[in-house]
Amino acid sequence: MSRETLMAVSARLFARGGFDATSMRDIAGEAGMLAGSMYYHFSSKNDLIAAVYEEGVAEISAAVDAAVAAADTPWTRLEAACVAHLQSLLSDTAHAAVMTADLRRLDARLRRRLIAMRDAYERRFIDLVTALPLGTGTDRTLWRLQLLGALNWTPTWYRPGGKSPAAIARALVAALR
Amino acid sequence: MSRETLMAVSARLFARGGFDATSMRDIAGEAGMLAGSMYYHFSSKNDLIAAVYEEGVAEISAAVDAAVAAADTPWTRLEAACVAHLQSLLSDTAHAAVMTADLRRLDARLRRRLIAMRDAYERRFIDLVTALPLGTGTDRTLWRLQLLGALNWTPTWYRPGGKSPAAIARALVAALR
DNA sequence: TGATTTACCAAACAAGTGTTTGTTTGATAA
DNA sequence: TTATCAAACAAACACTTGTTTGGTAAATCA
Repeated sequence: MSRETLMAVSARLFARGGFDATSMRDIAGEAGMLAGSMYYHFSSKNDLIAAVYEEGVAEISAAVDAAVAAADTPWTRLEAACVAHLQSLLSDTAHAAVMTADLRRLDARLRRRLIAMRDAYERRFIDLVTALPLGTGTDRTLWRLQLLGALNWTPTWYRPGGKSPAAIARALVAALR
Repeated sequence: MSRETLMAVSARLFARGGFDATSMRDIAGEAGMLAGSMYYHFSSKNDLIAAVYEEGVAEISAAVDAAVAAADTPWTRLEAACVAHLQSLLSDTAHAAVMTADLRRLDARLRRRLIAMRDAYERRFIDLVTALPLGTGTDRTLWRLQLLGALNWTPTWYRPGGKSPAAIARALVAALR
């Protein structure tokens, strides 16, 4: 069982139940080993969390950057970013699904580290929103928080079978246009 | 220490850290008693959670109903509802703040019960959105989920000092108009 | 007055947590 | 064959969790 496989299992369980509620024994059981054996690959649970989260941020960043690069107007760039963002969040094979997990219970050092990663990622959206031709009275910070909030909330109600993640993301952007 | 005071303390701690991360000892300590003593007032932690959540739903329902009754056009009614909704969610004295807590880790029976309460509350927004004159192509279900998602996500970034919860709610509605 | 109820404490319980330790296994290379 | 290494197991560690039990002062009621 490789380190990468362990991280993939962890990402799925973390995304489903949060960090605190997912025990090392849960992960190990799913991966076919005992809890203690994981400490050969990761020096602590916090270490595992950080590794998974970092991989998630890297994944979603790459997906969004590629999508943005392929579009050529401010609105289509934002739309492409949102589609890539939501597809990553709702995929259950992607590590990025952990990014909607609750960070409050993590110890302060780790939490700050993860928040810094997330902020660095979300900075992309500041730029994308800045480039939009919005009404002069618009609070662009709030507008961006509204868009990301609606996107990040979708994992709580999304169920496969209806509109695709891409269609949802496009509709959310369109409604704010 | 009354049952009501205990519920108020619980609501604050549940809203800050979630149900799982808030222990009976945390609550008891804040209330000035020992963990075991709480079992005089509540037969189990799940019982306490259900009581707090129910009170929260009742509170926010009353606040929204009163706000809606005082407005007289579809858009102002929706706006009033969102203002009341967000004020309840962001108040740290209201029990309603627990409504954004994560329900996934609760046992199935309790989770279903809380979800049923929340659904009954949110049904108000189905009616409010139905009454709006939206473009014919608009998916009203998704439109409502977008609005509620943006509202329910605010507790993750809101900090007192900037725009008021009421102003935020009005801006979120305005951006979707 | 005496009996009962209210509201709590003190201490324990079993189960589950992350983590550490010593040991074993199978493969690989000298 | 010998030596080394990666990767795991088995069992314990100290600690936290929700919960239970038995007791006890103060208030209330008969």
